[in-house]
Amino acid sequence: MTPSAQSAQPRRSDATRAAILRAARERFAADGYERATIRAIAADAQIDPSMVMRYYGSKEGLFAAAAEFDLRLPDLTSVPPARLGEVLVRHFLARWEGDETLVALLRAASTNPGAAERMRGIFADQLTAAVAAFGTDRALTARRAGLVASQVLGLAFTRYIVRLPPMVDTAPDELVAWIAPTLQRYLTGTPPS
Amino acid sequence: MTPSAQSAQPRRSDATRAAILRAARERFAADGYERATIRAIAADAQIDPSMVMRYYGSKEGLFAAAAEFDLRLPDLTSVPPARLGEVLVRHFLARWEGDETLVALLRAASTNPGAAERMRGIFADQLTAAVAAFGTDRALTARRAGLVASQVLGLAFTRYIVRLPPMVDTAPDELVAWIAPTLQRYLTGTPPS
DNA sequence: GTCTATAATTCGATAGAC
DNA sequence: GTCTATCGAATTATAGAC
Repeated sequence: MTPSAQSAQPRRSDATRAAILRAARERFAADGYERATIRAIAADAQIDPSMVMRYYGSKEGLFAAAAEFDLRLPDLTSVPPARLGEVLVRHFLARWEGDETLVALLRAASTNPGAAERMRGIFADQLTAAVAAFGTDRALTARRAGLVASQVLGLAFTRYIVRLPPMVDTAPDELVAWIAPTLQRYLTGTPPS
Repeated sequence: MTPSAQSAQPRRSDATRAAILRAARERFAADGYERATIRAIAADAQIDPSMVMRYYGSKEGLFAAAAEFDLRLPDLTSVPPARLGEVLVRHFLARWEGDETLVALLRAASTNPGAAERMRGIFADQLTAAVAAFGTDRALTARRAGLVASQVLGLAFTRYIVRLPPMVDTAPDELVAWIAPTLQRYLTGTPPS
């Protein structure tokens, strides 16, 4: 039995794979899907471009691996009901700032159908599931989640992609103070007639 | 004097130019900047690709001409103060639905720096100017405009780009009812301490 | 004004030596 | 596992005939 004969082959080339993924996320986040080239990603990771193909099969396969993402939403039932909006904005802001994967996904979703599909899945599944914790009307739950997504993605789009000066310059805490009531109403507000 | 010797040369080739711009807007809106090729645009407009270059110089020049846009914001001082949010959402929704130029700009802004710059200009100039009609604090005015942009662009991004099902399926009137209070607060609400 | 032909790049992907 | 060499396709852009 080899020293590393465990279940899922802990190869020593895992470091290379990780370096590729890190470089890929950076490039996809900075340039979008089309402009991010396998050659450039390989150069950033200081490996040969053909290794990227060997490990991930194709550019789409690489993106799929690099864009794996979990929103890590907290259990909303354990949050004081009046602070739902605040907790959610703060969580999303921290998630956007701390992991460029979401920016890569956001930028790629604009032009790449597969990335858009992945984005739909993340928000339809993870966010809708979190919102479904309170409220039984499925259509209404989906609508609430969609509205929350519209504000959260708009925040990300204006702050990280288009970089509108007022949205870039404003401190996170002040953004939270402005936007929290919006999410609070989308989550718990009375639906319009 | 030729029959059409007026001020700004009303050439008969203007029809061709218009057809090119229309096809360009469609392609840029559907595919984004990189995937929209001059060849495909020319094919849509049923002309030779070289004519596009002759008329607009380069792909960037074509995009710059096709992405010319005016939000046509109404004078907000003549709107009942309590209905500001509603008027604004409704106006934006109609503007998005009726003119694919904004979708083209939105999609291209994700990957093309020039398009992002144009987007910044449109929202920083036109929207900020409209918001400046009430309120004298310039920093606060810019922030209000940025927040409005974040929600409006998020609405467009989720509805027209990512196409989140709940945002696509919901009728415009209901979207207005949900989102109007958000814009109302961003425009007229008391700033957080 | 319109079109053909092609230059000059660049990219994703493959084949195969070592 | 890693790298060299290269294919084949697609792109923007240009030159020049008609």
